[in-house]
Amino acid sequence: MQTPPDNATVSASGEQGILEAAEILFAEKGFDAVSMSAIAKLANTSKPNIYHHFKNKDELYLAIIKTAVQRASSLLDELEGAPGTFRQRLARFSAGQLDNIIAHGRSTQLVLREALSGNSERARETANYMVSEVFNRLVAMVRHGQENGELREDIDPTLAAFMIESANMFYFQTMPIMKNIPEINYADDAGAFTEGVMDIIFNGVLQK
Amino acid sequence: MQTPPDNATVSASGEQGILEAAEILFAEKGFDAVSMSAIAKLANTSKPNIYHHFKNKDELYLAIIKTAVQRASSLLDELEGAPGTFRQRLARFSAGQLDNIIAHGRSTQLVLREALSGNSERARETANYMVSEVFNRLVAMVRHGQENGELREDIDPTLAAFMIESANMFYFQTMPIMKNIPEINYADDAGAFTEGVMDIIFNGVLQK
DNA sequence: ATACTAACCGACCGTTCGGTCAGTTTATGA
DNA sequence: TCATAAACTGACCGAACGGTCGGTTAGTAT
Repeated sequence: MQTPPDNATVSASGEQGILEAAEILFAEKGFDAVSMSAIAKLANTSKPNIYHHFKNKDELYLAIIKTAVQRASSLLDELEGAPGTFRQRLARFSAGQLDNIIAHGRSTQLVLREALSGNSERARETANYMVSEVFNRLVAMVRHGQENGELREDIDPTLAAFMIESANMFYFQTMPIMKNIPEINYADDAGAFTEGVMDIIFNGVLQK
Repeated sequence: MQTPPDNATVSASGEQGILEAAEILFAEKGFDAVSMSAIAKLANTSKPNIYHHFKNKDELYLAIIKTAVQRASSLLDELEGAPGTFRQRLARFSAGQLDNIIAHGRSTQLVLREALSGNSERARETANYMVSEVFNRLVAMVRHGQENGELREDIDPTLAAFMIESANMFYFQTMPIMKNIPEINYADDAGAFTEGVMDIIFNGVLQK
């Protein structure tokens, strides 16, 4: 893998620099396609020094995943406590989560790839935890709206929550593809996307 | 990677056996984590014989992706020509596509991973083509319903199509995770899932 | 200055990687 | 039956892998 380092660079030094470099490379190419030498090079250090800070490649990978999950988790706490009507809160939670995963695109891609990879016991549990946590909070919000009588009684709250999360996650995953489809005009505007999604979720597409 | 072969076995022999084995392993572990020796072992042949049939590892990988995309593409043709009302046809297209990607889970995972990987020029264009094709057909159907006056004029047809495809794709991606969440009772029932999704897409979740 | 430790490195290890070579077996068709 | 080509193989190649070795530097407390 003699691919040129990247457009990205590492600012910090020491252990933090290693973590940064590893996050960049793992997110970009995946676990197996990244060598410890490549990480050392991008971090401006030596391979043995990485092993001074981390037991092995798996542990370095796990450290990055855990950091990403924790950050996402604490940001969800903030979002959930917001005020407003039920509909506003649900829409803002969805929009905030989407902004968050886009802003931290590298770690999101890392966690998502691990959660959805279908194999490797490496860090799947940790990654699954994040996906499930977003999902559970969405379900709770939808269920709450249902109890308040704002939502139809005959819909499955987990299904509505699933549709919101799937829209957000698939939006994030397909952003590079969407930008090549000219008729899509929300590829660069996550706010407009969420607004449209919530409109359809709330009101449906049928003519009244 | 001395992981035991798998529960899967290869039935065919010769070139077809190599393709089968490679598809199994690539889908399970991804390109970089699969060695040519492992493929040879699972295909009950030798490594040089793989190179007799395929120029190199990349070409073998590309051959599998192309086969998968072609099969999916021809199945979409069938689905699109179905009769019925607009709503029936849209629901059946969505359900059929979901059944299809679940039935061919291995190749779907392969194509999806390639399309969403965010790197590697290996086969991304081919994989993107499949994602875009499903999307374009959905957009055309939604737009048709809009022209017939069955759908609201103020919704973006690409957005409705995106939500349907995202629900299907994310359903496929998260099936293993969903089975661990007890409150989800459509994890094993793609038909019920599609029905619920289309209900929400058409009618929304709000109390009338 | 001394002693101790964390941070760091060049050189190297055994193993496996993608890929090749020189040759053998198997099927085909005249 | 015999030539020809396709299918197939064991042994091997240089390169790169994850990881370790012995040793050096830099900071810090006494």
